[in-house]
Amino acid sequence: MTSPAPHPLDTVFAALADPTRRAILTMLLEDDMAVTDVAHPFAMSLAAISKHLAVLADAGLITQEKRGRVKWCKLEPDALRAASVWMQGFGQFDPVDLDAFERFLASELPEDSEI
Amino acid sequence: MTSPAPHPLDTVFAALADPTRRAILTMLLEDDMAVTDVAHPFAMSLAAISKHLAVLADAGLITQEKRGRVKWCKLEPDALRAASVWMQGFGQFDPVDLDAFERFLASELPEDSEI
DNA sequence: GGGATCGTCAACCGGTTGGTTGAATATGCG
DNA sequence: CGCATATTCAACCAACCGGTTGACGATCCC
Repeated sequence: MTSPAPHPLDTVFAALADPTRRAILTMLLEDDMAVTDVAHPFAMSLAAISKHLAVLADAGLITQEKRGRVKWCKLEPDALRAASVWMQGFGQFDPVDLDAFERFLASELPEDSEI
Repeated sequence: MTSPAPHPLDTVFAALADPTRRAILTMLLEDDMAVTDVAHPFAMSLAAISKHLAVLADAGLITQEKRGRVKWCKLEPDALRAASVWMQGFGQFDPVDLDAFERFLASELPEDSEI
Protein backbone atom coordinates (compact mmCIF):
# COMPACT_ATOMS: atom_id res chain seq x y z
CA MET A 1 0.00 0.00 0.00
CA THR A 2 2.85 2.34 0.69
CA SER A 3 4.45 1.85 -2.72
CA PRO A 4 3.72 4.48 -5.35
CA ALA A 5 1.51 2.15 -7.43
CA PRO A 6 3.35 1.15 -10.59
CA HIS A 7 1.90 1.82 -14.02
CA PRO A 8 -0.56 -0.92 -14.99
CA LEU A 9 1.53 -1.74 -18.04
CA ASP A 10 4.47 -2.46 -15.73
CA THR A 11 2.65 -5.26 -13.97
CA VAL A 12 1.03 -6.65 -17.12
CA PHE A 13 4.27 -6.84 -19.09
CA ALA A 14 6.18 -8.14 -16.08
CA ALA A 15 3.57 -10.87 -15.63
CA LEU A 16 3.93 -11.83 -19.29
CA ALA A 17 7.72 -11.96 -19.08
CA ASP A 18 7.73 -15.37 -17.42
CA PRO A 19 7.28 -18.48 -19.57
CA THR A 20 5.47 -20.39 -16.82
CA ARG A 21 2.93 -17.60 -16.50
CA ARG A 22 2.42 -17.38 -20.26
CA ALA A 23 1.89 -21.13 -20.36
CA ILE A 24 -0.70 -20.81 -17.59
CA LEU A 25 -2.56 -18.15 -19.55
CA THR A 26 -2.50 -20.37 -22.62
CA MET A 27 -3.94 -23.23 -20.61
CA LEU A 28 -6.68 -21.01 -19.25
CA LEU A 29 -7.60 -20.13 -22.81
CA GLU A 30 -9.08 -23.60 -22.99
CA ASP A 31 -11.12 -23.46 -19.83
CA ASP A 32 -11.25 -22.28 -16.24
CA MET A 33 -9.08 -24.40 -13.96
CA ALA A 34 -8.48 -25.11 -10.30
CA VAL A 35 -5.08 -24.16 -8.85
CA THR A 36 -4.03 -27.78 -8.40
CA ASP A 37 -4.90 -28.60 -12.00
CA VAL A 38 -3.02 -25.57 -13.25
CA ALA A 39 0.00 -26.78 -11.32
CA HIS A 40 -0.16 -30.35 -12.55
CA PRO A 41 1.86 -30.12 -15.80
CA PHE A 42 4.68 -28.12 -14.24
CA ALA A 43 7.76 -29.46 -12.55
CA MET A 44 7.54 -27.14 -9.59
CA SER A 45 5.77 -26.94 -6.26
CA LEU A 46 2.16 -25.98 -5.81
CA ALA A 47 3.26 -22.98 -3.76
CA ALA A 48 5.31 -21.70 -6.70
CA ILE A 49 2.31 -21.96 -9.02
CA SER A 50 0.18 -20.28 -6.39
CA LYS A 51 2.60 -17.36 -6.44
CA HIS A 52 2.54 -17.20 -10.23
CA LEU A 53 -1.25 -17.11 -10.15
CA ALA A 54 -1.10 -14.28 -7.62
CA VAL A 55 1.12 -12.32 -10.00
CA LEU A 56 -1.29 -12.92 -12.87
CA ALA A 57 -4.24 -11.91 -10.69
CA ASP A 58 -2.43 -8.78 -9.54
CA ALA A 59 -1.93 -7.83 -13.17
CA GLY A 60 -5.62 -8.40 -13.77
CA LEU A 61 -4.89 -11.12 -16.31
CA ILE A 62 -6.89 -13.68 -14.35
CA THR A 63 -9.49 -13.66 -11.62
CA GLN A 64 -9.78 -16.29 -8.90
CA GLU A 65 -13.05 -17.34 -7.36
CA LYS A 66 -13.15 -19.74 -4.44
CA ARG A 67 -16.01 -22.21 -4.63
CA GLY A 68 -15.95 -24.73 -1.85
CA ARG A 69 -12.37 -25.64 -1.16
CA VAL A 70 -11.28 -25.25 -4.76
CA LYS A 71 -10.24 -21.88 -6.20
CA TRP A 72 -11.11 -21.45 -9.85
CA CYS A 73 -8.88 -19.46 -12.15
CA LYS A 74 -10.45 -17.60 -15.03
CA LEU A 75 -8.68 -15.85 -17.87
CA GLU A 76 -9.38 -12.12 -18.19
CA PRO A 77 -8.14 -11.31 -21.69
CA ASP A 78 -9.41 -7.74 -21.49
CA ALA A 79 -6.45 -6.95 -19.26
CA LEU A 80 -4.28 -7.40 -22.34
CA ARG A 81 -6.08 -4.68 -24.23
CA ALA A 82 -4.06 -1.73 -22.91
CA ALA A 83 -0.80 -3.53 -23.55
CA SER A 84 -1.90 -4.51 -27.03
CA VAL A 85 -2.95 -0.98 -27.84
CA TRP A 86 0.39 0.32 -26.62
CA MET A 87 2.25 -2.05 -28.88
CA GLN A 88 0.01 -1.35 -31.84
CA GLY A 89 1.27 2.21 -31.66
CA PHE A 90 4.60 0.98 -32.95
CA GLY A 91 3.11 -0.54 -36.07
CA GLN A 92 0.38 -2.81 -37.29
CA PHE A 93 1.34 -6.37 -36.52
CA ASP A 94 -0.72 -8.81 -38.55
CA PRO A 95 -3.83 -8.13 -36.49
CA VAL A 96 -5.18 -11.65 -36.87
CA ASP A 97 -2.34 -13.99 -37.79
CA LEU A 98 -3.69 -17.11 -36.15
CA ASP A 99 -1.21 -19.40 -37.86
CA ALA A 100 1.61 -17.65 -36.11
CA PHE A 101 -0.32 -17.84 -32.87
CA GLU A 102 -0.77 -21.57 -33.21
CA ARG A 103 2.97 -21.92 -33.58
CA PHE A 104 3.60 -19.90 -30.45
CA LEU A 105 0.95 -21.82 -28.62
CA ALA A 106 2.63 -25.08 -29.52
CA SER A 107 6.02 -23.80 -28.45
CA GLU A 108 4.75 -22.44 -25.16
CA LEU A 109 2.52 -25.17 -23.83
CA PRO A 110 4.09 -27.37 -21.18
CA GLU A 111 5.06 -30.78 -22.51
CA ASP A 112 3.66 -32.54 -19.42
CA SER A 113 6.91 -34.44 -19.02
CA GLU A 114 9.05 -31.39 -18.53
CA ILE A 115 8.74 -27.64 -18.79
CA MET B 1 26.85 -17.50 -22.29
CA THR B 2 26.25 -20.47 -20.04
CA SER B 3 22.60 -19.60 -19.51
CA PRO B 4 20.09 -21.71 -21.42
CA ALA B 5 18.93 -18.84 -23.67
CA PRO B 6 15.50 -17.67 -22.51
CA HIS B 7 12.51 -17.58 -24.83
CA PRO B 8 12.55 -14.43 -26.98
CA LEU B 9 9.19 -13.39 -25.55
CA ASP B 10 10.75 -13.45 -22.07
CA THR B 11 13.25 -10.76 -22.95
CA VAL B 12 10.84 -8.67 -24.99
CA PHE B 13 8.14 -8.58 -22.33
CA ALA B 14 10.70 -8.06 -19.57
CA ALA B 15 12.15 -5.13 -21.51
CA LEU B 16 8.68 -3.64 -21.87
CA ALA B 17 7.93 -4.03 -18.17
CA ASP B 18 9.96 -0.97 -17.19
CA PRO B 19 8.40 2.48 -17.63
CA THR B 20 11.73 4.12 -18.37
CA ARG B 21 12.34 1.70 -21.20
CA ARG B 22 8.83 2.16 -22.60
CA ALA B 23 9.35 5.91 -22.52
CA ILE B 24 12.63 5.49 -24.39
CA LEU B 25 10.89 3.44 -27.08
CA THR B 26 8.22 6.11 -27.37
CA MET B 27 10.88 8.78 -27.80
CA LEU B 28 12.60 6.73 -30.47
CA LEU B 29 9.31 6.57 -32.34
CA GLU B 30 9.95 10.19 -33.23
CA ASP B 31 13.49 9.79 -34.45
CA ASP B 32 16.81 8.08 -33.94
CA MET B 33 18.68 9.51 -30.96
CA ALA B 34 22.13 9.50 -29.40
CA VAL B 35 22.53 7.92 -25.97
CA THR B 36 23.13 11.24 -24.25
CA ASP B 37 20.02 12.75 -25.80
CA VAL B 38 17.96 9.73 -24.78
CA ALA B 39 19.20 10.20 -21.23
CA HIS B 40 18.49 13.91 -21.05
CA PRO B 41 14.82 13.94 -19.95
CA PHE B 42 15.36 11.34 -17.23
CA ALA B 43 16.35 11.96 -13.63
CA MET B 44 18.98 9.24 -13.55
CA SER B 45 22.58 8.73 -14.49
CA LEU B 46 23.81 8.25 -18.02
CA ALA B 47 25.15 4.85 -17.04
CA ALA B 48 21.68 3.77 -15.96
CA ILE B 49 20.22 4.80 -19.31
CA SER B 50 23.07 3.02 -21.05
CA LYS B 51 22.06 -0.15 -19.24
CA HIS B 52 18.42 0.31 -20.18
CA LEU B 53 19.44 0.71 -23.81
CA ALA B 54 21.46 -2.50 -23.56
CA VAL B 55 18.38 -4.32 -22.30
CA LEU B 56 16.32 -2.94 -25.18
CA ALA B 57 19.02 -3.89 -27.67
CA ASP B 58 19.27 -7.38 -26.19
CA ALA B 59 15.54 -7.79 -26.69
CA GLY B 60 15.97 -6.64 -30.28
CA LEU B 61 13.71 -3.66 -29.72
CA ILE B 62 16.41 -1.22 -30.76
CA THR B 63 19.70 -1.33 -32.61
CA GLN B 64 22.70 0.83 -31.82
CA GLU B 65 25.14 2.04 -34.43
CA LYS B 66 28.25 3.91 -33.44
CA ARG B 67 29.09 6.73 -35.82
CA GLY B 68 32.03 8.76 -34.70
CA ARG B 69 31.95 9.04 -30.95
CA VAL B 70 28.17 9.07 -30.77
CA LYS B 71 26.11 5.90 -30.69
CA TRP B 72 22.79 6.21 -32.45
CA CYS B 73 19.76 4.33 -31.18
CA LYS B 74 17.18 3.20 -33.69
CA LEU B 75 13.78 1.72 -32.95
CA GLU B 76 13.18 -1.79 -34.32
CA PRO B 77 9.42 -2.16 -34.08
CA ASP B 78 9.49 -5.52 -35.84
CA ALA B 79 10.74 -7.05 -32.60
CA LEU B 80 7.30 -6.38 -31.17
CA ARG B 81 5.60 -8.49 -33.80
CA ALA B 82 5.97 -11.86 -32.05
CA ALA B 83 4.75 -10.40 -28.77
CA SER B 84 1.83 -8.73 -30.49
CA VAL B 85 0.87 -11.92 -32.28
CA TRP B 86 1.03 -13.83 -29.01
CA MET B 87 -1.33 -11.36 -27.35
CA GLN B 88 -3.69 -11.29 -30.33
CA GLY B 89 -4.26 -14.97 -29.67
CA PHE B 90 -6.22 -13.97 -26.59
CA GLY B 91 -8.62 -11.79 -28.51
CA GLN B 92 -8.75 -9.05 -31.06
CA PHE B 93 -7.80 -5.82 -29.38
CA ASP B 94 -8.79 -2.84 -31.51
CA PRO B 95 -6.09 -3.50 -34.08
CA VAL B 96 -5.67 0.17 -34.95
CA ASP B 97 -6.95 2.31 -32.11
CA LEU B 98 -4.61 5.23 -32.49
CA ASP B 99 -6.64 7.52 -30.29
CA ALA B 100 -6.05 5.21 -27.37
CA PHE B 101 -2.40 5.05 -28.27
CA GLU B 102 -2.10 8.83 -28.24
CA ARG B 103 -3.48 8.82 -24.72
CA PHE B 104 -0.99 6.21 -23.58
CA LEU B 105 1.79 8.08 -25.30
CA ALA B 106 0.92 11.22 -23.40
CA SER B 107 0.77 9.36 -20.11
CA GLU B 108 4.08 7.60 -20.65
CA LEU B 109 6.37 10.36 -21.86
CA PRO B 110 8.69 11.82 -19.24
CA GLU B 111 7.29 14.97 -17.71
CA ASP B 112 9.57 17.75 -18.86
CA SER B 113 10.08 16.35 -22.32
CA GLU B 114 9.61 18.46 -25.38
CA ILE B 115 11.27 15.86 -27.56
C1' DG C 1 -14.58 -36.44 14.98
C1' DG C 2 -10.86 -37.50 11.90
C1' DG C 3 -8.40 -38.01 7.76
C1' DA C 4 -7.49 -36.50 3.07
C1' DT C 5 -7.46 -32.68 -0.14
C1' DC C 6 -6.95 -27.65 -1.55
C1' DG C 7 -4.48 -23.74 -1.19
C1' DT C 8 -1.80 -20.12 1.15
C1' DC C 9 1.61 -18.31 4.47
C1' DA C 10 6.25 -17.64 6.31
C1' DA C 11 10.91 -18.07 6.24
C1' DC C 12 14.66 -18.80 3.66
C1' DC C 13 17.99 -18.88 -0.43
C1' DG C 14 20.64 -17.67 -4.66
C1' DG C 15 20.37 -14.92 -8.69
C1' DT C 16 18.82 -10.88 -11.10
C1' DT C 17 17.53 -5.94 -11.52
C1' DG C 18 17.82 -1.07 -11.32
C1' DG C 19 20.28 2.20 -9.61
C1' DT C 20 24.64 4.63 -7.87
C1' DT C 21 29.46 6.27 -8.24
C1' DG C 22 34.27 6.68 -10.19
C1' DA C 23 37.57 5.28 -13.44
C1' DA C 24 38.49 4.09 -18.17
C1' DT C 25 38.15 4.32 -23.30
C1' DA C 26 37.21 6.46 -27.64
C1' DT C 27 36.60 10.18 -30.46
C1' DG C 28 36.34 15.12 -32.04
C1' DC C 29 38.40 19.70 -31.98
C1' DG C 30 41.22 23.99 -31.28
C1' DC D 1 49.14 17.80 -28.14
C1' DG D 2 45.61 18.60 -24.72
C1' DC D 3 41.09 19.09 -23.43
C1' DA D 4 36.12 18.33 -23.72
C1' DT D 5 32.48 15.18 -25.07
C1' DA D 6 30.31 10.49 -25.53
C1' DT D 7 29.82 6.15 -23.74
C1' DT D 8 30.91 2.16 -21.28
C1' DC D 9 33.07 -0.61 -17.50
C1' DA D 10 33.55 -2.20 -12.72
C1' DA D 11 32.32 -2.46 -8.27
C1' DC D 12 28.93 -1.98 -5.16
C1' DC D 13 24.18 -1.78 -3.04
C1' DA D 14 19.26 -2.50 -1.78
C1' DA D 15 15.32 -4.53 -3.53
C1' DC D 16 12.94 -7.87 -5.99
C1' DC D 17 12.14 -12.66 -8.19
C1' DG D 18 11.47 -17.41 -8.62
C1' DG D 19 11.94 -21.20 -6.33
C1' DT D 20 12.08 -24.38 -2.06
C1' DT D 21 10.25 -26.46 2.36
C1' DG D 22 7.25 -26.97 6.29
C1' DA D 23 3.45 -25.50 8.91
C1' DC D 24 -1.11 -23.93 8.73
C1' DG D 25 -6.36 -22.95 7.95
C1' DA D 26 -10.43 -24.53 5.20
C1' DT D 27 -13.26 -27.70 3.39
C1' DC D 28 -15.14 -32.14 1.98
C1' DC D 29 -16.50 -36.75 3.19
C1' DC D 30 -16.79 -41.18 5.79
